[in-house]
Formats: sequence, C-alpha cells, structure tokens
Amino acid sequence: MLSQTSSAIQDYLKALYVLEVEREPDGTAIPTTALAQRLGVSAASTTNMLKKLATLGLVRHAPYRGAELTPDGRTVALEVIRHHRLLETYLAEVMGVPWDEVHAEAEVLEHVLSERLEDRIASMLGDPSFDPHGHPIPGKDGSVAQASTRTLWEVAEGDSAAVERVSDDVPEALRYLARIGVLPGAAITVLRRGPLEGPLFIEVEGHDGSDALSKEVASTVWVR
Amino acid sequence: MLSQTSSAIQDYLKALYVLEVEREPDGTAIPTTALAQRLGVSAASTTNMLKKLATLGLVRHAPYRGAELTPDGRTVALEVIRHHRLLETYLAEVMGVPWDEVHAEAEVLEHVLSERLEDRIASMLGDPSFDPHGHPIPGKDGSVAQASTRTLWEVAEGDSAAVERVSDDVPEALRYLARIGVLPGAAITVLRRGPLEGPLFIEVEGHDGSDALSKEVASTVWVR
DNA sequence: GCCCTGGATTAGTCTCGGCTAAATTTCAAC
DNA sequence: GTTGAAATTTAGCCGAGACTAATCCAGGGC
Repeated sequence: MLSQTSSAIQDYLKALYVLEVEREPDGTAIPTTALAQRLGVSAASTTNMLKKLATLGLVRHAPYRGAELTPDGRTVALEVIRHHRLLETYLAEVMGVPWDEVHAEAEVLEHVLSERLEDRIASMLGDPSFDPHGHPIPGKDGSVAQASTRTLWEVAEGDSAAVERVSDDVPEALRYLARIGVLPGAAITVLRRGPLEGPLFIEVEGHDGSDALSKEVASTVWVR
Repeated sequence: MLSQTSSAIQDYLKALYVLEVEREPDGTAIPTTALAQRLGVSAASTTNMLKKLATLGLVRHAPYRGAELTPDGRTVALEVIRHHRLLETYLAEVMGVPWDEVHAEAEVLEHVLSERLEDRIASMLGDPSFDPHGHPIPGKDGSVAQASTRTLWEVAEGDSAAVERVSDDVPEALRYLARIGVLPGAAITVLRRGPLEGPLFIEVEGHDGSDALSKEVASTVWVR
C-alpha cells in the first residue's frame, strides 16, 4: 500500500489525516485551501493532487467542497505517521538527537523507511505507543490511541491539567516549552490569563515560578 | 556541497567515482555507456546529465570521449559514499540487519542522511574506517584508505591470500560467500582452478573442505 | 587515406509536481 | 433573488530526469 506511493502523495495524505483529526467532531470535508497552506503549496497544485488521489482511490474529492480520506488513504497516512513517530522516538532515545530536532529528521526519513527497518526499530524500542512529544504511534494494524483535543489555551484561570502532548514541528517552541517544564506528563496550573488574546501565566509542578505562554504556543499543548 | 545536489546527481557522481577507481591506473575518462549501464539508464539520459554536471563544475565532459570527476565532483561522491558505508556499518552492527541486506537499505538512506546524523552515527561506531564488506569509509576530510585491486580470480593455483573486501550489491553472492567462509579477514588458498573460465576451488582457513566460486563471483572478492 | 561501425549526442516526448493567471462556483449579504 | 467576494478549479507553463529514434563522430580495417 505505502510502497507504491511517492513521497508527495504521502505528504498530502498525512496532512489530510492531521487536518481531519483536528477538526474532530463535525464530519465536514477538508477545504482545498486548508490543505494547501498546511503543505506550503498553491491551491492549484492541491486541486491537481486531489484529483490524482481520487483516481487512486485514496481520497474522496467533491469539487468546490473539499476532500476526505478513504479507508485506503487513511491506511497509507497512518503508515507514514507510524514511520514518523517511530523514527522520532528512535532518534531521541537511541541516537540522542535533541527532542526539538527529531521532527525535521523524521520528516525526510519517514518516506524511505523500509518495512524491515520499521519493524526492527519498533522492536528495539519495545513497540512504544507514544513518541517523545506525547503523540500516539499508530500500530501496524492501523489502531491509534485517541488523543486529547483540549489545548492548554482552553484551560480556565485557576484550573489545573496534565500535559499530554505538544506539537512537534516548531523547534523554538519546543525548546522554550522544555525550558519552562512543559513536557508530556507535567502538571500545569493556569495562574492567570493575560489581556484578551494575551499571554497565559502558568505554573508547572516541580518548576519554580510562573511563566508566560502566548496563545499561539499554548494552543500547541494538549492537556487532559 | 552535498546538500544542494539531487539524489539523481549524487547517484551519477558516485557511479563515476567507482568506475574511476576500478579502471585505476590508466588516466582515461569514463565512457558514457559504461556509466549508463552501471546506473541502468539510457545513454541519452547519461549524456544529458553529464552536460548538466559539467555546467555545475562537478564533472569534466569531453563530448564523444567520456567524463571525469572534478575535485568538487569527487568531494560530493565521497560524501555520498561515506554516508553509504557508515549506514551499512550502522545497520549491521547496531540494528542487526543481515550483511547481505544492508546495501539496499543504505542505497536509499544515503541521500537523506543529515550531517548531524552522519556525525552521530560515526561517533556511535567509533569512527570506523571500514564497512562490513571491507570497503574503506572515506573520512570527513575526503581521505580514503586505499584498497586492493587484486581479485581472488587473479590468485594463482596453489597460492594463498587474505580476503580484504567483497562487493556489497549482490545479496545472493554475499550469502553464498558468507556460507563458505569468504569474509573480510579470512585466509584463502586456491586449491585448483577449474577448466578455462570455469570455477575456482578454494580452501578457507577454519572452514573444512573446498568450495567452488564462479569467475563472476571470484571477481567480486578482493585480496591482498 | 577512406569508410564503416559502434559509441555518443541531439531531437523530440513523457510523467511528476510544482507554479501563475484566468475562469468558475459557492455562499453570505442585501 | 441578485450580487460580489472568497474559495476553487482550469488552462497553460516550467524544470527534472527519464525514454526512443534519428543523427553524428572517432577510430580501426583496408
């Protein structure tokens, strides 16, 4: 399934999958533009690719009203994401690559990882279920542990929550989060919310003092 | 240097390098056709690429009389080969991939290995100078331990020699060689040569009995 | 020294994935 | 209901790198 897709195709399917998970409950299709900008590509290119993916049976594309993964498309997306997250975990744990850098490495390696190495990595790591940022690693059978969709930004002033996962693709944000103690598993208390759309002051268990998080960054931290 | 080349370019340069080393002493250029068939590509494609490589300053191309690497081209080729051989070593030693399979894996990974991971792998392995098949791993400075160019096929009947390296790209041959004890470091005695161009009967230290090698396979084993 | 043959190059296409500019469709506002 | 802005698609193009067919040149045989 995976092996007969180009890495461009894999990137589109992966992005589509992530967007579908983010929009969560409502069953609406993903707009072309949303996909395009996530991939940093023009809308026209996206339309072309969606047509192609539709003929391959990987996507359902209703012109002018967006696209959705088919079961086959989802399978491919999950295989790529499994590669990505296994690689991130391997790079961090076995090779000692800093956690803010593993994403970039995994981004290119995910497309060329053979089945054999995938299996080897998984067993060396003891078939992990989560990557270093707290994201679930899909199983070979396509099963995915469901992740929280509540972000730190949504936590009310005075409330506490446990960090479940953080977005993996902005190294600067990751470094800042690690420095102030916002790591998967940490307990967070929202001390005070800044002015409208302003910073969020948080306190982390085991980390002294409170720190500010912009809305942008707080929205890339998911809690439970 | 490496980073701004496509993987197609890297493959051409690498092949050119290997062909240049094989033809060893005479300083003649590599014929277009030789390069083409090594890469499994048409001669026309090769001519096009050579013209491109020439404008990039990576190759000297005299129409109708072949091509040669420039110092810059050689640098890129050595970087790719360093990647390839470090990866083979890593896959075999750290990940436990069978030695006849590491070549195929390294072939795709070599093009996407970052500088950071290259360094990490090298230091995890203790900066090895040879890969599992006995080929020298170029240093970061471009230095390469020189390898023997005498093949097992050239050893006279009754003479002995030490296996230095074996070609890495034919899994079946590698499995056979390993089975009969022809591994880098092994001591070989040529017991008898078969009929003209026929098999070579060899004896290996620590391995009882003699075994036959076709000319084709014996020519992919280099001895000292 | 000429010619022929085989290696090499040129000419012309193809597929992939991108792009911009020009249509087109949808949908919200009136 | 009409309309206009925004989203989307279509049309036409580009660059990489591959291919085949046609042409061209270099060098050995005579």
